[in-house]
Amino acid sequence: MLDTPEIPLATFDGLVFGPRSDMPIWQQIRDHILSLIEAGILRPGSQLPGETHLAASLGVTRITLRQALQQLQNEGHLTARKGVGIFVRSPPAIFSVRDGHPFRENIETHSAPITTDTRFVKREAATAELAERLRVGEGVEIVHLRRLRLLGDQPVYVNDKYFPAERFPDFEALYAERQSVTDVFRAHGIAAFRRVETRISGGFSTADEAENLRLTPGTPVFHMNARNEDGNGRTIEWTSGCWPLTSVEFVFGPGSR
Amino acid sequence: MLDTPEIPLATFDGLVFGPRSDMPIWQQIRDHILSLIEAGILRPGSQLPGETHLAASLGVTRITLRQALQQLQNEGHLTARKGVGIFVRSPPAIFSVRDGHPFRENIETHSAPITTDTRFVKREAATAELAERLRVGEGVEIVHLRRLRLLGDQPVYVNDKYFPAERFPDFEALYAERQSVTDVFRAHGIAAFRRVETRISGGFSTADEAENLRLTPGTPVFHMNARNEDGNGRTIEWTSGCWPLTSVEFVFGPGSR
DNA sequence: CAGTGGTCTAGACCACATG
DNA sequence: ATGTGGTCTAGACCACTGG
Repeated sequence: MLDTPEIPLATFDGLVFGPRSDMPIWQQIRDHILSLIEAGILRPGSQLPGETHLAASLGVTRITLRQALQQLQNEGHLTARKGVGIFVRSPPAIFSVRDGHPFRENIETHSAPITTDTRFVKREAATAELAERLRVGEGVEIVHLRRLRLLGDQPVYVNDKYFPAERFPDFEALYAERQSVTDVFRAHGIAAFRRVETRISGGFSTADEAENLRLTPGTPVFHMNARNEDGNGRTIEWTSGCWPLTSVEFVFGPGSR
Repeated sequence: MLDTPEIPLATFDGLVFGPRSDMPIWQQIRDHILSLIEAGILRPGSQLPGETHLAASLGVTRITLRQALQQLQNEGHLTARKGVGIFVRSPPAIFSVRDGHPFRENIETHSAPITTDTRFVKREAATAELAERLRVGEGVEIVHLRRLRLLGDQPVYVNDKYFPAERFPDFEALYAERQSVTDVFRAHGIAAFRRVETRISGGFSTADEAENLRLTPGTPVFHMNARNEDGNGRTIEWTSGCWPLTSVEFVFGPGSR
C-alpha cells in the first residue's frame, strides 16, 4: 500500500445509539461511516482502525460492527484485506458507459483522472469456450490482453480481451507502442469494425476479480461481454469485463450507436 | 401463501462438517442447501424448517447457519419473511432480455410459463422528476401502470410505466380490454414508436421492490429504465423496472434492434 | 512476532405474523 | 399464545499479512 493513513479512533465518536431509535444499530453505524466517507473525512485509500478497537469505541460487539462493515463492502465503499485491514474504497462518481463510444468519452462526472493499467499481454491456447466465442478451433493460439481502468487510484473496471493470434502477428509490439487496440487493428489492415452483441449480467465477484478491483470477494458485480467483427463479418475480438455493481450505469440507445 | 409445504428436517442430514475441511462451515452449508434446491428436493415456494431447528440439526450455531442463508438470499435462491419463515425462491432459469423485442420473445430457457400480473392502473400528478422524464410540466396528470412478470409463481420483474394522460384519455378502458400497452398506443393513433434510450444500473432492493419480487430487502438488483417516443419525437412513455440480479441477462446489439 | 480480519459458539431479547 | 426471523452480546480460536 502506497498511501494508507490510519484514521484515528476519535473520528468515529459522537454517536448516540439509543438501543431502540427505530433503526438497527448496525444500520446506524453504516449510515454514520458512510456519511464520514461522503464528507471526505474518510478518504479513499485510508485505513480504518481495527475492528476490535472500532467496536469498543462505538460500544458495540464486533459482530454488530461487522454487519455494518459488510454492507458497506457490498456497496463498494470499503474493502477488507485479511491480515491487513479495512480500507476506504469509495469511487466518488458513477460511470455512464455508452455503448459504441470510446471508453474515454464515457465518463460523465468524475473528480479524478481516468487512467489505464495494462496488466499483461500474452499468448494462450484457446479453451473450448473461448474457441466458440472467437469462432476459431479449440487450441488455436490467441492473444490475451488484460487491462484495468482506474478512477484516481481506485480500480473501477477490469477487462480481458481476446484476439485470434493469426490475424495479429505483431500484436505485442504494436500495442506496446500506442497502448491502443484500435491502432493495432488499423496497423493490421482493419479499418472498420463493429460491436456485434453486448451482454450484461450480474453476479458475485470471484477472488480474482475482487483482487483486481480491490473489492471484498463476494461483492456483487456487473459482468459485460461483447464480440467485435471486422467489415467482413469475421470475429476479431472477444471482450469480457467486470465492474463493481454501484460504480457504473450502462446507456444504450439509437443516439449512442 | 398458497402452497408452502414444510420441508422435513431429515432432508438436511447427511452432512459432515469437518471443522477444517478447508472451506468455512457456512459455505459448506450454503453449497449443500443450494444442491438440494437444484436437485429439486427443495421446490420453489416450499418453506424451510425454522432456523433454530435447522441449526440444531446441522450441529451449528444459528449465526453460522444465518451466514449461509444470507448468501442464498443475496443470490436470489431464498426469501425470508419476518415472523413467517424462509422460503425457496429459486427461479430456475435465466432470462435474456433483448432490447427492442416484445417481452414474450425474451425468454430463452424456462421450465415454467410466463405470466403477467397487472397490479394497478391509476392517475397521479407528475412529480418534478417524473415531469422531466416525460417532458411535461410538473403536476400534470399522468397514467401510472404497474405490472409484475412471473415465471411460474415466482415474480422475476416488476415494472412501472408512466404515460402523459393527455395523450391517452381512454387508457384504463382500453388496457383493461387487451392488457397490452401497444394496443392502447394503437387505439390512440400511435402506430409507430421507438425506445430512445435504455439505462441499466445496479443497486440494492428497497422494501417495496423486495415485497413485489418476494426478495429479502437489501438483495442486489438490476434497475432498468427507458423512454419511448412516438414517430414525431414526442415522449409517450417512461418505464422503470427492477430484476433480481441473478435472474436476468441483458442483450444488446445490431441484431436485436 | 503482533495485529488484522474471518469464523464460530452459546446464549438472549425483540418485533412480527399467524392462528 | 406461539413460533418465526432480526438483532445483539461476550467471549474464543484461527489463518493470514507484514515487519
